[in-house]
Amino acid sequence: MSLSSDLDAFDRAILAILQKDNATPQRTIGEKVNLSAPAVQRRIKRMEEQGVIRANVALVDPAKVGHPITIFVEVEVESERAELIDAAKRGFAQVPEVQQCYYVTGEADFILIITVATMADYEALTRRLFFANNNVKRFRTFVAMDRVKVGLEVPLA
Amino acid sequence: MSLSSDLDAFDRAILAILQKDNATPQRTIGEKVNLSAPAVQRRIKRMEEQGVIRANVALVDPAKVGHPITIFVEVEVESERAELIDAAKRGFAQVPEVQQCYYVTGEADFILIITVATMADYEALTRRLFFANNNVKRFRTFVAMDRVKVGLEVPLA
DNA sequence: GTTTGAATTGCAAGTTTGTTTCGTTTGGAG
DNA sequence: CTCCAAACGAAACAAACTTGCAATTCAAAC
Repeated sequence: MSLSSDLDAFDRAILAILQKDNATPQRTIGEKVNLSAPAVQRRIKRMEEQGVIRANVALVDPAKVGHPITIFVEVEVESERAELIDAAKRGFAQVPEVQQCYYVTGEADFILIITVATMADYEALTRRLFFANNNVKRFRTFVAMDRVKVGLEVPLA
Repeated sequence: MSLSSDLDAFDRAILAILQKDNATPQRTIGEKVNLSAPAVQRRIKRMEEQGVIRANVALVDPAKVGHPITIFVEVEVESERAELIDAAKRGFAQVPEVQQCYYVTGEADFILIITVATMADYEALTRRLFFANNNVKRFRTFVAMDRVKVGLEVPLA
């Protein structure tokens, strides 16, 4: 499971910084958390090995690269047989336009976040992903008018 | 608007790499896209200034830092007066547990993605954010059973 | 109270990476 | 054809990362 990742106050302080800007020099991090640069570096390495840090990435503004439209989709399936659910998960995850995909409880089964260039592209996607899929009973679309807050930061109180 | 960000094939190739791993050395990027390290560096810097690259961050596994629960909330408001909508946006964005917040069209007005340690924490949050807010008419909760695909990567075909 | 051992630290040396300089190339516009 | 601006690459340089090692801490066992 969470497999021996007991983080102390130093680790959390380091993570808090890296979640906002992972280009911060280790020396600077060290000054802020009262640790030497090597100590910081060893902790970062350990957290990467443990999977606490999943990845180091650049966040790109979708609008600036020709994907101005963000869409939410609630998907309801016909059958919840494990095999079919797994197939659906794999199918959704494969699609690059599907930025996020969650399997959820409640009145829907999946929630997708999709990024596209045009509504025509979205319409084409719905054909491929939903209409052509026998196990999709229904889906509801929400178009984002404002990306009020977007990130994957986890609070570290 | 998108303000003079015409990206060529080099820029896109660089972005594709940085979106997956921004710790990739510039020399390595240069080899992959057939450019020298300084050229890569200049392009990255320019894209950061243009806002194409919004941030450089570490992605943290929520479960490993004590936030194993991810929740979606569809929020419907009473009034869509601009002033009240703006207030709601600011209110939601301020909360650390609200990882993402979108203002959307359709049967809901806001969609939130929330990360918490326990359902009790979520319940406490609902009190603060929804029940204590006169402008919230109704909200629907979806608990994530599986984070099938999580990221903010934008396809760059 | 002392000893032991494991874990973590800081310092300093060594290596890799990022950055700047500068001369050259390229692609139009006059 | 020439000129100019923009972008490039090679090399020198600066900064950051990484590693080895001795010193420190702390808890458990003696």
